[in-house]
Amino acid sequence: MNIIEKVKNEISAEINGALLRLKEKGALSFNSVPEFALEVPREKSHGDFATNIAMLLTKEAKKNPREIATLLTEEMDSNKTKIDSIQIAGPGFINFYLQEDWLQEVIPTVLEQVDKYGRSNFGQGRKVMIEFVSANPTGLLHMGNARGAALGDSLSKIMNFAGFEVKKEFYINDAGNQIENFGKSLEARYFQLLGRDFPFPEEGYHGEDIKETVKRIHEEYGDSLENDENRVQKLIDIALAEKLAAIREDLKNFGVEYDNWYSEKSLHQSGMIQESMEYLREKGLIYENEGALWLKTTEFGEEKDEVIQRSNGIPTYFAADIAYHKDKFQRGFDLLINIWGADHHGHVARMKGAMGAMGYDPENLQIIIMQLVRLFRGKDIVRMSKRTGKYITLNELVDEVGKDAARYFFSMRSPDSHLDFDLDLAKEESSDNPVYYVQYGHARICSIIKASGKTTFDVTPENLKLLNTEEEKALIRRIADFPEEVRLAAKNMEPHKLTNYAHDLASLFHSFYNNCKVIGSEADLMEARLALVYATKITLRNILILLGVEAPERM
RNA sequence: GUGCCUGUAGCUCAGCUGGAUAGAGCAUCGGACUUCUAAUCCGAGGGUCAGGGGUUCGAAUCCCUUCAGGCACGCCA
Repeated sequence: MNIIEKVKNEISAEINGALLRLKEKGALSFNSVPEFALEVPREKSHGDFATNIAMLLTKEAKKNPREIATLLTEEMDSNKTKIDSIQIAGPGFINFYLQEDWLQEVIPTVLEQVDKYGRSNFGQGRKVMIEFVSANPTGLLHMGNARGAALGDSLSKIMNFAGFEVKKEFYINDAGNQIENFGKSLEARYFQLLGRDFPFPEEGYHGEDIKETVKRIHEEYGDSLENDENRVQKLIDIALAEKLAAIREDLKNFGVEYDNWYSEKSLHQSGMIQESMEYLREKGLIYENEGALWLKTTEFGEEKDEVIQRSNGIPTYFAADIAYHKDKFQRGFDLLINIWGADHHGHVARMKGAMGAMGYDPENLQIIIMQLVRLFRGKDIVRMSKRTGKYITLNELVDEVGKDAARYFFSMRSPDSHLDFDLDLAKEESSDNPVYYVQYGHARICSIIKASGKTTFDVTPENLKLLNTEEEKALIRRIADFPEEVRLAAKNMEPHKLTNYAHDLASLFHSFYNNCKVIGSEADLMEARLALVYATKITLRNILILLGVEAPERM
C-alpha cells in the first residue's frame, strides 16, 4: 500500500468510527455513513486532506454542516492518525493538516522499490485483453492507427503496472469483402504492369504502395500468374504477407509489439462463426429475410436489425466479430478492451448487445472510442485522402518527428478529444515541446547524479528532515502521488492522465533545480537532496516507460 | 432526420464518478545564466466554462433545450 492510501485509510477509518460513536451517543442521527470524499484540496491552505462528510449528512441529521463538522472533529481521536490539526472551513469542509513528517517514508520507499515504484495490485490479476489498431492489412498505418497504437500500448503497460494481467492482440482482417476488393485491385495492377488495358475496380485500393507491391511480385514471379487460375488468391496471399510484415515492423519501430496476431480467416475456417450463429438462432434471435440472415439487434435497443449473413451465404464482419469476441472470453479473459476509431462507434452498442445475447456480461467488453486525428504543419492542415491513397503513414511520422514525440503527443490527449497533431511542434527541440520538457528533467537529474560521483543513495530520517523548502516538499508530495496516478489511469483507462502527471512532476523538479543546489551544499543536506533527486529520476523513468518514451541520460 | 463525441484564456487542451478563488502549455509582457545542462526558472496580464432553463446547501461537472463543429447511420469493415 502506498503512503497516501495508508494515511487516507487511517483518517477515513477514524471518521467512520467517530460518526458511529456519535450515533450511539444519540448526538447525531443517520442511517449509515454515506460514501464521502476524502481528497487532496486544490488549495494548499485547505490542508493536506479534506472531506465533505458534514455536508452530506445535513439532510439525514437535520443539522447544519458546520455543526455536524464540529461534533465530528471533537469526537475524532487524532492520536490514531497523523493529523496535526483540523479546521472547519467554508460551507462545512473539514480540513486535515498532517504532521510535518508525514511524507518521510516516501523517499526511502521509492529508493527501495526502484522500477517497481508505482506498481499496485489494483487489478488483482484480472485477465485483460486489449485489442487495438487491427488495421486492414491492405495498406499502411495512418494517423488514426498511430493514435490507437500509442493509446493501446500505453494502456496495456499501465494496467499491467496496476496489477492486471494484460495481453495485446491485433485482429487481422484477412477475410471478407475488402480482401476481395484488394485481390481485384492487385489483379488489375498486375495486368496493367503487363501492359494490358485492364479496368481498375470501382471500390479498389488506389494507394501507390500496392503498385509497388505488385511490382515486387512481378519481379519474383514474372508473368507466371497471368494464366494461373488461382491468380487472385495467390496475389492476395503474397501481398497480405508483405503488408503484415510491414505493419508489424512499423509498429515495432513505434515501440509496439503484440502478444498475439489473430486471423479473421481462421474464424471462418474453423466453423466458429457458424457455431455462434447457431447459438443465436436457438435463442430465437435470428430470422431470414430476402435470402439473408438477420440478427434481432432491435432486441437490445438498436434502431434496426442487422444482417449477419449475406444472401450469398457469406457471414458479415459483424458475425465474425461476435465469434471473435466469444472466443476471447472463452480463452479466459475477464475483461476485453477494444480501441476503435470514432467512425466505428455505431458498432459499439450492437456488439455489447450481442455479447449479452451470447451469455456474457456486456460490461466486460469495454470499447474506447477515439476521435479522429487532424495533421497540421504549423497552421496548415495536412489533408488526407483515402480515395487517392495519399496520407502520411506511421512510418513517415516516426521518421519525421521521432518515436518519443509521436507517442507522447498521442498519449497527451483524452481519446474523446479530436486531436490536432502539429508536426512542426512535435519535432521542435524547444520548450514548446512537452516531451522534451519531461525528458530534459530526467537528463538533468542524471547529470547531477553523475557529478556527485555516487552510485548508491541512502538517507537517514535526520537528513530527510533537512528537506523543508517549499520546492522540496512539493516535489516529495507529488512523487508520493505516483501509485495513485497509475491506479486512476488504469481504472479510467486514460493514459493521458499520466502525461499530465509527468509534466507536472517535471515542472516541480525544474523549480526545485532552480532553487535548491544539490552538489556543493552541506554534506547531510546534499545527501538528502541527492536521494530526493534520485527518487524523482526513478519516478520520471517509470512514467516514461509506461508511455513508451525513452528516458535519456543526457540531452 | 436519429445516435455518439466535442464546445473551457488569443491558440492547443486538462479539470467532467457535483465541492472552496476554474488550471497547464504555447503566445504576449517584465525579470533570472562567473551556477549540478537557460531544452530551465520567477512574475504579470488574459475567462459569459457556447447560449438558455432546471436539480442541489453547492454545477464547467448531473438533467432538459437551443446553437456550432466532427463522426456514424450499407446484404462495407
